Amino acid sequence: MNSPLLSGLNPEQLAAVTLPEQSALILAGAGSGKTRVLTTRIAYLVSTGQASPHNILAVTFTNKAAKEMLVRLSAMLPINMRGLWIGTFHGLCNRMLRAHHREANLPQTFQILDSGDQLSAIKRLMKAMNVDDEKFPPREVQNFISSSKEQGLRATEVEAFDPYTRRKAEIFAEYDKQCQREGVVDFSELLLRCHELLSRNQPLREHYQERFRHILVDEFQDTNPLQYRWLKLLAGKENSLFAVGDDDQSIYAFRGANVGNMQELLRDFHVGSVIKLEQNYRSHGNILGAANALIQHNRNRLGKNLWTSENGGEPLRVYEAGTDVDEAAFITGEIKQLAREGVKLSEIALLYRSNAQSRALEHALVSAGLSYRVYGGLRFFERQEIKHALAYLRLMENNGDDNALLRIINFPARGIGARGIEQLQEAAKQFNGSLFDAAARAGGKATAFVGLIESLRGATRELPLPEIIDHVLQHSGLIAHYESEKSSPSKKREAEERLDNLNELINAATLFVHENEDDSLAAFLAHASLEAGEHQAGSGEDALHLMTVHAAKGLEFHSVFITGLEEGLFPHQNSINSGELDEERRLMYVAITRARRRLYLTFAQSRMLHGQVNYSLVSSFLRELPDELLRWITPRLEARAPRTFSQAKPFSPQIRETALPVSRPETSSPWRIGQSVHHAKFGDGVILNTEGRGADMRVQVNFRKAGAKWLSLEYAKLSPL
DNA sequence: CGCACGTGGTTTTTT
DNA sequence: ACCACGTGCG
Repeated sequence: MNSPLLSGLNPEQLAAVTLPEQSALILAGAGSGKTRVLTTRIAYLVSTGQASPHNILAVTFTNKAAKEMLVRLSAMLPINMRGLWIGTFHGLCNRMLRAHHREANLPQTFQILDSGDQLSAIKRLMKAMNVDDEKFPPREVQNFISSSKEQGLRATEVEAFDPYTRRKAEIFAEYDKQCQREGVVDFSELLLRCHELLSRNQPLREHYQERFRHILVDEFQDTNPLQYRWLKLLAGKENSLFAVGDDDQSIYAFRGANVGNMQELLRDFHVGSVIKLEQNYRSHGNILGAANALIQHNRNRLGKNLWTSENGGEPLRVYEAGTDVDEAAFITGEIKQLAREGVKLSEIALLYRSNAQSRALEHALVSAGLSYRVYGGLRFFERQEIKHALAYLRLMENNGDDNALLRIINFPARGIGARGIEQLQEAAKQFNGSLFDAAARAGGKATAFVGLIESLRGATRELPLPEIIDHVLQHSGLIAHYESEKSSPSKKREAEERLDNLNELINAATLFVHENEDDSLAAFLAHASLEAGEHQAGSGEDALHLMTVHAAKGLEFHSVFITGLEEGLFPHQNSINSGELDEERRLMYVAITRARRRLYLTFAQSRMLHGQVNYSLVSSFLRELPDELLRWITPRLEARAPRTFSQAKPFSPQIRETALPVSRPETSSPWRIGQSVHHAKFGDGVILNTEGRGADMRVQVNFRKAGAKWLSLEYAKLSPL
């Protein structure tokens, strides 16, 4: 076959795209054309007549990825893609559950709880059950419930051998009852419920098995056990599962993803051969060389080595800063230079391990007048005012949604306080009904609130979606509430922003109506729960990208700065403590492979963290990169703050300056905070703290391997580096 | 009922 | 340093 569809594919990509109808695992390295292979495979199946769009199910990790695939597909194929199911696991399960809500024992209007909703539902339940939230932190209970479900376990199936776990299982059971009563499902429930539906209902299962002869899965390394079981169920014995993934980019094990699914797939689906996509089209040889050298320190890899036809390239630039502030200053300087050389700001990314690190960077960028955009952080549909507006809509749609009612029954304030709410809860318990029903019978302010919801529902019954929302915003009192807050000088800005966001909600609804066939309120509410991200205003502007390494997966940039490369930060201390360095290293691997042309690696000797100055050693990951690929940019002496302690020098013991002016007398001793030291038994470390003087002096040292220790200078054999 | 102040807790994140 | 949450007061 010689179609333009297949031209330009390399032999491995071609093999993957044109595989006969059988299950397959495609091991696709970073930048190896993974998305292209997936979309071309679908286009190939359809255009050769092997399958109609109706026979295809494509699963992605994020909504964004699903959207992108759909866009690419419609560019490749002139035919209508209706009938093709593409989406995230959660989106697809939601779709099935809506279609078969009766069989799944759910109300047609069931609502989806996001993590925040879930947490408040758990808190509310625990209060009703009189559970001590000191002994059972709600967050931990939430985790317990979610991760149990993600393993495919119901409350009765959880292994609970100790009283503590047994109690959590009881809460779990009650929580599920509460959700059922209120007609809501949480994220993992979508998957579990859908899995149970398919496994219990044979005709339904066979219907979908006959339909989806081709199942394609992206980011397969990130699937959890329940998702894998769901895929297995749908695939049955006949269908082919085309899984694409990269074990080296598995960075979500911490929330239940199981890389082992890749091995299981090979066994369960009798996959004969794994196709490896190892040619990288993104980065030059030095960047790739560094990535390969790093990841080789990991055990238990499926084995894969990225290569590129473009050898060489410039070396990776390494910068050691005195402080996080210096680090940020260096970065802004380089960005300005890059911009002068014609690199667009939007082609530059600043990556960090944890969100807290963005602050120092942002500060420097603002002073430098560089526009930037922070990804992650608070999402549109998670903003307080949006959640409030949605709660009105949800309650109109489903009176049983106690979560929604509690959020808005007194917002804006209408004189229904904690006391009144308690009474409602008692009444509801009495006759085993919803808070809404209780409020309807209570009389007074509560009943007036019920009247408000009823009248909102009545007035908007025939309206198109954006007008429903507009009406609700106006008549719920939300708009008036924020308008009145504008008169308070301290809240003016905040209120204006919230009003803007509420307006943006109407825009989002308008967009939704244009993009979706099902433009009902119920569909929009599901969309709001399932697609919490993405919706960002002002994306047209040329701006830098700031994000965590996790958020950068799947993206690429001309230039990338990996910042905060310090032991304890990246790799993060928790992963060092728990011995989970491999996942952390994969994270670093993901970070490195985001860069096309230029890569900066920066770290600081001291950093302000949680209001305290921290001193750390350079990240061990930096030491794992081959020397010859790096170019150290030693900071100029005069540019450094007096409290800077070391002269940058790679790898070999660092030379300290003692001649720098110091402000306090005791810091002239070699045992100062921030000083790097060597100990015969514990190895290298940094002084965190000191105590006493002279012969009695004790110092606290943070050792790379052994962690923090107090040592007496009289006995410990410590030498400055 | 609503506001002011105090306390605790801060890896990563999508759905 | 900063934010979210909870308690106690006016």
